[in-house]
Formats: sequence, structure tokens, C-alpha cells
Amino acid sequence: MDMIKGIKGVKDILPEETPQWRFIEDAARRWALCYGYQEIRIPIFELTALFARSIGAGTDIVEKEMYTFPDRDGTSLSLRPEGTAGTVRAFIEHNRAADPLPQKYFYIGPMFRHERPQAGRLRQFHQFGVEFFGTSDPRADIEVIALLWRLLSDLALSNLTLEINSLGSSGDRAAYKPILLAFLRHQESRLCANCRRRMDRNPLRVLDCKVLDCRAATELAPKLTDHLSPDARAHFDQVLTGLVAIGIPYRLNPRLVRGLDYYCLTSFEITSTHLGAQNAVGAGGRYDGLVKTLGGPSVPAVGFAVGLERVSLMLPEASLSSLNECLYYVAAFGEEGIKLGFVLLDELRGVGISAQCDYRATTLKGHLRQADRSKCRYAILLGDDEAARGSVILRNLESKAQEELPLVGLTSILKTRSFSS
RNA sequence: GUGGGUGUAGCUCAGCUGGUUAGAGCGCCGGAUUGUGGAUCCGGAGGUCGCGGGUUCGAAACCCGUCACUCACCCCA
Repeated sequence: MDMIKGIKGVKDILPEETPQWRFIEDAARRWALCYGYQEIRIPIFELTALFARSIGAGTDIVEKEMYTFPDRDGTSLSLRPEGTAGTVRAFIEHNRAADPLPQKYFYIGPMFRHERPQAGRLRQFHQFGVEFFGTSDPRADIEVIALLWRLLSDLALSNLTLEINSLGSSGDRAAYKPILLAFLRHQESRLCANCRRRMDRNPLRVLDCKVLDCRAATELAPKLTDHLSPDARAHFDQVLTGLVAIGIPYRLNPRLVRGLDYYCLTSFEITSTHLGAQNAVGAGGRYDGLVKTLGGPSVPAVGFAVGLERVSLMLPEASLSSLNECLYYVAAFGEEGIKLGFVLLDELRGVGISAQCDYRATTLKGHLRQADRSKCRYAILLGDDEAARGSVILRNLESKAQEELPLVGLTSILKTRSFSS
């Protein structure tokens, strides 16, 4: 019989790792709430059309990376490759724009993309993201960046760089593209095959190519940021001065182009040198046109998403082991001891005191070995001698100090102790 | 989809240019006399050497194929 294995690029998160994940998720929730964002839980799958219309039908994500399947009636559904589309859909569907703006949401959960796995990239991966609806004020852009920066700093991630760029308005990009294209045509012979193809489909992406020759060829390319409309220019300048005001260092990157169609104006990415090839920890930007594109009112918005696996890869080895701690080990042995111990174990748990026992152990020695391994702080020894005396021995597993306590009323004694310690 | 690297015990890995019963460390189970854990000592279980084929008197090792994992390209968080 062949062993059924997990799916390629889909990982189990084992008990040894879950404390670290809770640590990351707790920090994300805490900071999001601190900045006034509220949690939204959106479906894992949606109509395929939602992603095609928001992310862009021509993007790699939609074109070849989605897990798409027909529903029983034939309508095309897809596992979500990112969280913004679903959040915006929910925002529109529940007519949230009729409630007072602005509104701020965050989400956390798994996303799915069919790519070849590598370091920091899985087919099922996890993102934490925020969406700030209802204001085009540049301070919203800054706030979102500040939240991301603060979260990553709080997690003590090192070697972070904030890269930022402005994509201008859609009109700015339309005006800029022919200018860029004219430049690229002169350099065409120096560009890689990939970039030559990109010239027609998405000339901006050529600037983001990693091939050294392409970088050299586009060194002197006209910059989008030099062709911004006055409004876009002013918005960008205000974002930058705001970042300076709150002490967040940034690096201008005129080549930074996001792969999703809906971004406009501010575009940013936080990268790390500790991540291998996939060096973006989190990224985001403004998407003022998306709500309207998806059939809602015209509501400006800005947000980001963080890759939690990438955060996890960078997280310094911290002392997180205590999160799995259990307080009492009940060492019940001997005929009467076992009977009483089993009831005691359940009583402890019943009042919310963590306790465990290895039912296989029959001797005190065996129990203590298990108690040691279980990392409990105390062992409650209950053999036939104690049973006869109506008592138990409470043993501190670290100091080895022991004291005898009455069995009757033991849970309430321990309950008051656990509150005081 | 393309390329490189790696597949030997639960985990981390040895195994020299092919040679007889495939090893170590850690982990696991048990023991070192009567009811006291971690340390030490002793013992034990556990492997179709990823899978299939080929070369050979003989393959974990060499060749071909295949699969898996991994890193990278592409792209993205």
C-alpha cells in the first residue's frame, strides 16, 4: 500500500513550531488592533472572476498560479491567492461604504498559489494583511507602512529595508509608458529575451528585471517619478516627509513595480538580506480604483500583506518553549492510587488546572521519568500508601522539595496556589 | 514550465577506488533488588540503502530511467 503524502509545497506545522506561529500571529493582531484595524475573516475560495478582475487577468498569478476548479454547476472557483480581493468584495457586498468612513480591516490566514516551491515560497502559505478604506490622505499610506515597520521591528527582524516608489495615477502611467517604451526600443539589443517580451505587455516590469545587463541597459531610463502629475508628486512627497517625521528610514527605488494590476501611487516593499532569493517580507501600496473596479463606489484604499513563512524564517531563536507548559503531572500507581489519581486528574482539569499523566506507567520511577520529560513543574505522587492516608505528595520537579497534602480539597488548594504564583 | 544539488534507522549523518552479517551519534523501549526523574553504565527494537531496470561472480556505491525533497530561474508575500 503506497503511503499517502502531503501535497508538494504544502507544509505541516508541527507542535514544536506552533508556539512560534502563535507568537507571530499574536504580535500581528496586537499591533493591528493598536492601530485601530479590525479583524475580518473572508472565505478561502471565491469566484475566479473576482481575482481575474482585481489582480489582473494578464498577471502570472491569475494566468498560471491559481488553484482553479469548477463548482458542481460548472461555475469557476479559485482558492484565494491573496487577501485584498476578498476583503474588497466583502466591503462592497455588505455595503460598508454606507457606514462611516474610514474603515480599517486586517486579515490573517492561508493563501494558495501553484508555484514551484523554494526557500520562503510555498503553495499554501500564510499572510497577514491590512486594508485602509476611505481616505486618500497620504497619512493613511504612512500609517500602513508604520504598522508594518513596527510589527517587523517588534519581532526583532534584522537587516530590513523599506523600498518605496510612486506609480502615479493611471493617467500618469499611460503618459509615461510611451516615453519609457521609446527609450527601451533604443536599448532592445541589450535586453534579455524575457524583457523583450515584457516590453509589449508590461514595460514597467522591464525596470524591475534582475538580469544585470538589463539593469545596466535601463540605468538611464526615464523615471516614472519624474513624470508624475502635480497631485501624484505632492502625494508622494507628503508620504516621504511623513516617513521622515516618524523616523522610518526608506530607500527610493524607481524600479519598484508591483506585479498586481490594482496598485497606484504609493508602492512599497520591505526586504531583508536574510531570506535567500525571495527577499520581500511584506509589500503593499495604494489601490484607489479597486473598489470601483469591483462594482462598488469610488473609495480610495491602501494596504499591505506580509508573508508569515518569511517572517518565521527570519525570526531569531527565542525562548518560546514555555508556551507548551503543563503545570502538574499526576503520578498515580498501585491499585487504589490509580483509581483515585484518575479522578483527581479529571478534577484538576475541571477547574482549569493543566495536568497530565502517562497511563502506561505503572511504577513511581516510570511516572517520574515521564513527568520529567513532560516539562511539568510539579508531580503529584499518589500510591497506595498515600491513598490509605487520604493524602498525596506534591513534588517540585526542579527543587525536589516535597510536601504532603490532603487529597480531599486538593484541587481548591492548588487552585489558590496557581493564582498566587 | 526550465536548470543545479541531494535521497542510507524516527532525526543528523558515516560507509575509502564495487567485496561477504550496512554503521555511529541523538531519540525510543527495557534493565542496574524492595516507592523517587534528569547523569552514568548495560541491553534491545528499528533499515525493501527513494523506486525500477541494467553492468558484474558480486552494487548502498557504476550506468540509464523514474519519483521525491531542496535551491535557483520565472514570478511574488
